[in-house]
Amino acid sequence: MTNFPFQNALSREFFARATEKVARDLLGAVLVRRVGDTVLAGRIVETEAYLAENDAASHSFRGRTRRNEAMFGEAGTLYVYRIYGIHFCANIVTEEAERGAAVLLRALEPLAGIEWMQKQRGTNALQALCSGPGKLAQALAFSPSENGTSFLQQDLFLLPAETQPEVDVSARVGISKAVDLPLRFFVAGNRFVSRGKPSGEINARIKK
DNA sequence: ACGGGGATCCTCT
DNA sequence: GAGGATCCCCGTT
Repeated sequence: MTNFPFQNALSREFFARATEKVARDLLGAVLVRRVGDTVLAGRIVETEAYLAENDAASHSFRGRTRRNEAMFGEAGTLYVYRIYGIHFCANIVTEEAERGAAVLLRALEPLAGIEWMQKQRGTNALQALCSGPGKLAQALAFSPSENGTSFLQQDLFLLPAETQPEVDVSARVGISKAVDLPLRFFVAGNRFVSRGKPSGEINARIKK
């Protein structure tokens, strides 16, 4: 089992940048979470940016409410919300506090704590563990009780990408507004990326 | 492979 | 009272 040293963790400055950049740079980073004695880890392969301005699909678009409160916190804050009455989704807050911007974590390649994730998910199929935001939240047991906590602590942090993967861009999935913004980022050709269908037509590959 | 529908509930209008 | 930043199952190609 690999070691996941907290002293190498991404710091607040990493998250306190333009949301699109954070979303893109998070690809390849390793999410580490400790639940009791169990270490869970996965490599981020898919993200979406939700902006502070001019983004009608963002929860912050109509201002601060009780639900989206955490989205206006410090960079590196965990924002969890319930979706479709059934699932939860986990985000990392970006930019300066009070801005209302975040990156939705959409898919991971499982690296550690796989048996624990399998139990959480009720399936053994590696590809089905974290290949979508609801699945990811269930596999890692993200729930509203963690809403507002931080990705800058020993029980929950990120390790930088060892190499920058080739990145594809598309419209975001499952939205009905701002469908033409190219704000979904994923590792080209990676099999742990979700099967979600982008809500708009835009598609591109980022040049190195 | 792809597509439609059901599950289920909290927040905001 | 409507409508989601979704998932899974079952149907049809």
